[in-house]
Amino acid sequence: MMDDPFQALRKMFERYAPIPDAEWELFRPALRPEKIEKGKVWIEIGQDGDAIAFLLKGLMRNYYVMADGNEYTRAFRAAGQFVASYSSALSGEVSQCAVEAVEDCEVLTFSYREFKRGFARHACWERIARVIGEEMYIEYQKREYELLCMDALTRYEAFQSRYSSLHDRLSQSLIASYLGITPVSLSRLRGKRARKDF
Amino acid sequence: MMDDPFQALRKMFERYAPIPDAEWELFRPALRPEKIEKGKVWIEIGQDGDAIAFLLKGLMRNYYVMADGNEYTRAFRAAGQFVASYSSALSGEVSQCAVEAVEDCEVLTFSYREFKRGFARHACWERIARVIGEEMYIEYQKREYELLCMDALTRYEAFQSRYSSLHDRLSQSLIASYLGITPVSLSRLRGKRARKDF
DNA sequence: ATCATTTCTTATCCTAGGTTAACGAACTTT
DNA sequence: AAAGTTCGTTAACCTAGGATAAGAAATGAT
Repeated sequence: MMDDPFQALRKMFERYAPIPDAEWELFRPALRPEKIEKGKVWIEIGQDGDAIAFLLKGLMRNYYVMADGNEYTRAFRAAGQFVASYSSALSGEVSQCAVEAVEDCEVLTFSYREFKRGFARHACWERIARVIGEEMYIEYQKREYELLCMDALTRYEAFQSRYSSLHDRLSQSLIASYLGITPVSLSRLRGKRARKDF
Repeated sequence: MMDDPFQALRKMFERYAPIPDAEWELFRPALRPEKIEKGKVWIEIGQDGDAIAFLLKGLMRNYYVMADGNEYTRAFRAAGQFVASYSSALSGEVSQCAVEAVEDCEVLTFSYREFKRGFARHACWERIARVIGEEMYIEYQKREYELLCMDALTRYEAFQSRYSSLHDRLSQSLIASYLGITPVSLSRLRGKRARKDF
């Protein structure tokens, strides 16, 4: 039962506040298990971004697509984390960023509109939403710091420590798109550092 | 009474959830009016960042200081907004960023630790904290987008539309520190654009 | 008004990173 | 095994923006 996906999500939520069984039973039907295959764009730019996914397996990313086709990755998400166009879910506006599966994924999805209904019923839901929001804020503030204050090489090193377990699951062009540089440039950085290291 | 500072703050909070009078009376003693003079560092790097200020008058900024003395501004805040080292207040860790007064300021300060006590008493407080957190998240996500995807000139234009009213109250080196470039470089951008606009 | 201080501009030179292209290594597909 | 793919590397060249320094403009102090 430890690997019942519904239980995994409940456990995740309950890191922030206990959920009474009655409340859980009310929320549970809102959950939909889904498989998302590698390469599939789960949330498209300009579409509704109300859906939130809890990742059970696989790897996903949030990214922007520029007019010239260039992509910039906001974040990677692995099993045990939430995936969403969070700003879009919060604001109700269409999504500015896309979300796609980097590997074959299994997720549990639900609607944030649906989730918010709980706020009026029981305090646990608002508590959970608040703390998750705060954690996301802290995460993106670190990211903002990196982008504002660090050069590409330092950002790469920060990436390696933050996402150390993901490093080998990602292609260099994906890593480059996260760092805000080109794959060519990342390759150069790697070469430069390898030469320095000995 | 419209310009009673306490009322101004209450009104601000009540944009998110109504606060019963009894709750307000419990919270009010936590508020401390303060004057912060221009140039004064209100929150220092490495110090406790639990304090939150509601700006009644003046202008403040959040910023990072690099080892070489270089500064990068995260955000500017004007009257009617909250000022804090928000991540630090949320996490309880010491502040990574400094906060200073860009102009002479009048504020109403309170402790986030104190504020959080309300969560256990009445749902309005958690609602307020959640929505303010969400708004901050959305703001910083826009900022992250700008830093990740835009070049300096485009960021400058974005700055001008976002902070149009503040543009003339800020020195160029402060604006440059917000854009993540040097004052010299900003001057060059301005010159270049002026020549284009003729 | 004068001198001093800070702030902005402009010029020169330099470095990080973008662009393009050519090449090699590791896969698929047949 | 051969011929495409896709990816990472390397090199040549280019551009945005950093560093430094020297003027010009604005602001303040006496």
